[in-house]
Amino acid sequence: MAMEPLAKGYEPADVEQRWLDYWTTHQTFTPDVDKAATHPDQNYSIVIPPPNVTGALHMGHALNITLQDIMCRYMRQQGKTVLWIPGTDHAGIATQNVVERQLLSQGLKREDLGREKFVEQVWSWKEDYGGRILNQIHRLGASVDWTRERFTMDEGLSRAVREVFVSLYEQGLIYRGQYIVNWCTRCHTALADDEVEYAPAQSVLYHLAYPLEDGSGSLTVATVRPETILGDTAVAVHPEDERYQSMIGKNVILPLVGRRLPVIADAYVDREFGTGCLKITPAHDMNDWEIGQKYGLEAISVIDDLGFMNDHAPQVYQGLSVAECRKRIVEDLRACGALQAEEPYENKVNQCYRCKTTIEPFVSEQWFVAVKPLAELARKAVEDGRTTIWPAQWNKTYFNWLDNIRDWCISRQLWWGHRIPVWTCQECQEVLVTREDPTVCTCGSTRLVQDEDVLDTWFSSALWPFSTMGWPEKTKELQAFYPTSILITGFDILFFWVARMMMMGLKFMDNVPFHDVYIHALVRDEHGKKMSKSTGNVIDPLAMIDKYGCDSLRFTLTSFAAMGRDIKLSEARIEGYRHFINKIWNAARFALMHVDGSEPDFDPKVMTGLHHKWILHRLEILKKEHAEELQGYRFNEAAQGLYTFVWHEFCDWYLELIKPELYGEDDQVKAQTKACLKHVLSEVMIIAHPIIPFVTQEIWSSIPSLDMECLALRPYPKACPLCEDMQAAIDMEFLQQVIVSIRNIRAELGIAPGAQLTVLLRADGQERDLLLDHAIEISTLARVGTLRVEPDMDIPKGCASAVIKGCELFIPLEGVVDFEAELARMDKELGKLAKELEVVTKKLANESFTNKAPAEIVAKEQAKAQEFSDKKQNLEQLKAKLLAFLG
RNA sequence: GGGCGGUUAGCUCAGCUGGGAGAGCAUCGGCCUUACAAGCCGAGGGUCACAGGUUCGAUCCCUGUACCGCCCACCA
Repeated sequence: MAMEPLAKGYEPADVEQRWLDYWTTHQTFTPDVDKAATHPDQNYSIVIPPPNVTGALHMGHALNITLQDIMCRYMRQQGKTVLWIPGTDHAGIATQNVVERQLLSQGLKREDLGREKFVEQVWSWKEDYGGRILNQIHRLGASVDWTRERFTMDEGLSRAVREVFVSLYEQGLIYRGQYIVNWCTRCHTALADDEVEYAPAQSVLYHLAYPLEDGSGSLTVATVRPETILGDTAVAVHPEDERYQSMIGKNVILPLVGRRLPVIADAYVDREFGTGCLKITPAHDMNDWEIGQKYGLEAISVIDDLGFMNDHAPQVYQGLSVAECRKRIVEDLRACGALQAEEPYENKVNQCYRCKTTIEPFVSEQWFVAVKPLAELARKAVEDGRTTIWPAQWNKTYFNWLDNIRDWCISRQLWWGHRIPVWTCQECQEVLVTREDPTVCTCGSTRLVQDEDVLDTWFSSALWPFSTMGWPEKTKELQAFYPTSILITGFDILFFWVARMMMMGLKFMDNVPFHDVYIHALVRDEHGKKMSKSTGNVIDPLAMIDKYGCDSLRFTLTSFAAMGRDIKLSEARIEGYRHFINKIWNAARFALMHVDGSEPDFDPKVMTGLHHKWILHRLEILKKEHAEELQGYRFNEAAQGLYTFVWHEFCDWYLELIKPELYGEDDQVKAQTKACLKHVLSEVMIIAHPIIPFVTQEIWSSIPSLDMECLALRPYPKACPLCEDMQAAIDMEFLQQVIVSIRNIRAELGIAPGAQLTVLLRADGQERDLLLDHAIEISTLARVGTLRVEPDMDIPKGCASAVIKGCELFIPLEGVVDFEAELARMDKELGKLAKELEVVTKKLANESFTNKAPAEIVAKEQAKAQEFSDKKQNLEQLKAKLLAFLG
């Protein structure tokens, strides 16, 4: 791209679009897989957590994508061949809902279309709108390989799903069974345990008396769901509960129905709760189901799949909704005297995580994965460190979940998804589970009917790390890039997704799906509340990009991405970091006003100026630390380190220090300065690029005579041992102290900003040389008119003064200022010194400290004590002189 | 009920293996100094929640308490 002078302010919109197009047309982020296959240890790979195809980009995605992009871009700089695969998830229920709503607006239901037409309709919806979220991810600058976009219902991925299902079935790890499942009466499907949410609810706890069959009294049970008594098949008490000993083994009569129910004893019953007496309804309660299994109780379903009372309920209740029935039953129980008490009661009600409809436990035929053996693999891999979870605090949660895992219900009564590859012969009832669709049964019949259900969406996403690379084929991609390097995701899908990928990866690839798992924070609003549409506190990442630029958003998210802590985000923060992006822009603009391509190549050996040595030294440290921080996923520290270097070292000091040279007459000095400036600017652009790719690339392409147009492909700067210079750091700090002291006196004493001061510096030896060498810089940065540096001098009467280690500083004040202010300033300084000296002296007086602490620490404290006490003495003398002068 | 995390400046938070409390924003004072007023220079502000313990030394490690948040769980 053509080099033009940089615009006055950074205008992100145009810049971003230009580079996004560039990366796309050049396929910058498409790796050479053939090359990669030859050296797998030089590769780096990530699979994107596939967003729902119905999704719209939110801040969680923005954070997630930004962090992944930082790692991918950084690893490219480290010379790795990087593959980052993008894609979307077909999101069974969510997508079906969207299309059903669309149909509904035309007055149609999916049943009106029939399955085949409906699924066609969903596909067509996906073609039209399914790319939206990927376009949004694209705008974030994600350096994914767009030539490898995947979708969980792609042909290839569907093949993987089929292979896994059949294989697990053949190994007896997938089975079909009657089971009580979480049933959403609205979505009309079973849900996995973790797809159920709990919401607090104001309920009523009803106490109901069940008379004993022998007339010897009654048992009182407590329930919030009186309509389910119609399905009761037992009453349970605690085996050691004295109150009910005599009743165990007897029968009670179910009110309104008249069924005989056995009184059983089981330790599951909590004696403290309610009456200590529990009605057992195996068909409509998870726990009751287990007790029912244990005691061989009948499970009588009285509620149907739509949430209405079915024909197992007494005639009068049939066809009523659960809510209506509850009302009727309560009335009837009250009428017959069985209702003994009602009390308000706060409990939790189970809801569908998609539509918030109350979940009905429902007995039906479902498909399950026996996950115990898989869970063990998944546990072990983290235990022995084949996969590392960052931060480690999630290990416990992960283990705990795997240890208590129950079989995974994978069938869903939906139309959109991977259809279960199971056929039943209508002739001989043979069940066929095959890799290719069967046309004929072993008995010769062709009357084969496929299972109506589809698989849980998470079944296919569990295969994502290898299905996206072409499994079950043995592809070059798998060879080069599996296991992936890291998975970056939010903790909300640790169970849904991460744990299941671990299981499937270990089972089918015989290797972990990723070496590292980085669990990042949740992005909340500025008050710490979850962002949600209904609360109206959502900050739209795309709106922020439009307003402040993508780099501002990315840098903000990165700055707050401290491990294991939620991010409270507000627009003001993004706006704030835009200032930083603009600062970089302007610094570059300044630099490029002088760097014109005529300067010599940078050579650390010929750099002589202290400020050059210093900034090069700081740059070395930045390079090293920045790399370490990214390797350790300490994104916030990486961002902060960059911020401090660019703003407070490069801009505040270095650029100011080189101005006299740049505006000066010495062409040779000027040339070296430009060379160094260009070098530092270039390396900083590279280092910053993974976090803020756009502004850095734009600046990069304006730097004259660089070796590569595309910054994203430029390697990370090599370490420059020659540039490390501790002495320069120490000397520079000294100079900074001198300058700051002068500025401080100016400000505190209210000296006119325009006034050109006279400053006397008393220093000797090294310090004196240093000061003399940099007289111009000091004068410029502190606005000094006359600067004198001498080993000894008569201290003028009536001056402001400061004591720095190695130097005393005097500013004659005659006619300039009131001396009260100066005295106050000195007192403040003396107070500070006294306090610090006291702390150190006390420490050194403590024998156990001097004896036990490491010698190095003690020496440090001694040096401090010396320094403080010297300074204090010095300053006290100066104060005395000033007082004497004032009379 | 179990588990996890948090409590540091007015606000939002850093502080990685224990050794003189930091940043950004906000506040106050002064500056249009030719890269940047989206800026520059300077200043004020903290019993590091509380109580114990370990240590020469604790914001940091251990125990307990309080409050806040999250996750998991079968109290009808």
